[in-house]
Amino acid sequence: MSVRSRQPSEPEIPESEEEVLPARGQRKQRTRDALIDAALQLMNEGRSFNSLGLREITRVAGVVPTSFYRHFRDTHELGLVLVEESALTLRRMLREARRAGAPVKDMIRRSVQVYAAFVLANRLHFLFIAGERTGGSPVIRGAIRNEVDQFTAELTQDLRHLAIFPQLTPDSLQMICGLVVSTMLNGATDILDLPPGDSAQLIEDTLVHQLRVIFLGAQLWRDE
Amino acid sequence: MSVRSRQPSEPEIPESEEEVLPARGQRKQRTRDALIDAALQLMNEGRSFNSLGLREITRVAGVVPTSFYRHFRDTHELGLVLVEESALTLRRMLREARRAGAPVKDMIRRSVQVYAAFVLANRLHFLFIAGERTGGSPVIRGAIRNEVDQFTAELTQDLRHLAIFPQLTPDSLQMICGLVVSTMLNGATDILDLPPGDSAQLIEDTLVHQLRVIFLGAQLWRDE
DNA sequence: TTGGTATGTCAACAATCGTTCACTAAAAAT
DNA sequence: ATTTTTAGTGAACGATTGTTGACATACCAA
Repeated sequence: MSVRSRQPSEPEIPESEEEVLPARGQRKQRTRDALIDAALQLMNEGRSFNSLGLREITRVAGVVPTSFYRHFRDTHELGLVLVEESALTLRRMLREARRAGAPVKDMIRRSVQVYAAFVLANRLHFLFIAGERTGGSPVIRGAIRNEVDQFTAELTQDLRHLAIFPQLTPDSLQMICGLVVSTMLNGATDILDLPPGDSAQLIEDTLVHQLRVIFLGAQLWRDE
Repeated sequence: MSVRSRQPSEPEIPESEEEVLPARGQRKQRTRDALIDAALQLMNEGRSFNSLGLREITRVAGVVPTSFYRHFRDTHELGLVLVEESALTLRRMLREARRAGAPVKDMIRRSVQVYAAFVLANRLHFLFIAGERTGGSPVIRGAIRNEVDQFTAELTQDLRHLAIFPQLTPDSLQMICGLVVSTMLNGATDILDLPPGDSAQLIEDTLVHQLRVIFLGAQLWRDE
């Protein structure tokens, strides 16, 4: 939950395994991470980011309110950092999917399964993206839209190289990928709304069905 | 902006034209409407419903904070009323579409045009639905989901009677309608995000393209 | 006309909010 | 060894929050 990627400014020769290499300015990174985690944690309780208070966040992070300003100008800036971080998770998913290659048989079903598992494994990030993608602060919504558009573009490139829809113009392929992505993000909301123990099977089935219809239509599409 | 459908409890014989027919208990309805309008107005400024304060709403409504409790238990309850009211707008749209009949020629394009116009004409309600459908309070989100599901079911019925997809099972048709509805709601977000003067033509084109792909896939779909 | 009901107002409360300033302590740089 | 820098603390501010109770005023029914 609080495991977080460190990005040391100057990675010297690692002496040991953990917590040793860089200066102790890593303490800063730790509380910064605590603040980010606190915000995500609060949203996991069913709150929207916009309604989070600065003091509230620092309280959960276990820091005094004034410490917040050592890391972010205001909660708004924290939100933009959350966008970046969540977008990183999106790209990581795409990278892993790329590494796994394209399963020729039952590709959609497999992809949806992997996706659903990934959403659950990165619950907080998807909760933020899917939740703040609409509503909430216009600036944050815009930032998310940019990241999602970029993600869509990358997905489009991948599909283009796979040559699944050779007859589609780049624009058509892009639009279809946009449809696919928004459908997947809608599915993420549904998955995250599930009671903790429940299976996502039904949602996965729906998602598979919808995506198959889209892909069927895309295969037969002819730009006039 | 503040024109609101009155539903007088006992519409007697109207003596004059306005403000005369029913008891003066209509004053209650007016401030209640003012509160609802105030909330929508604040959300139109880019705020999410969850972040609205009770005092804030009453201030915009031009009432003292304590008056709020004469109409709603808390802001949460106001939210549920907003869901009802917005859902009414949804149904109104469907009813009008039904009355207009199904244009056989270029049906998707025409529908999208009408839809885009309807979204702009009912900006606040669509802003609420599209914005609070994800994120925000779980209860409100659940209520919206119910209304949207019901809307989807009605749309499914309509399409079934039109017999556009005679080969689809009811379940398949429902799933496809779900895909259509969420695609349309996504489009609503895009339309509402447009700068005031801009044309929605580009978004409409994208929407038409996506829906055509979906319908193309749906026509050729065969349940195994 | 009288009395009850209900809508809106006013004053006040404890709590929380975001933000400031001065200060401590420890790491980094000199 | 000394200075500088900086992450975190603590106290305090004015403002705003949700909620309460008592009060006024106008409506409705008797």
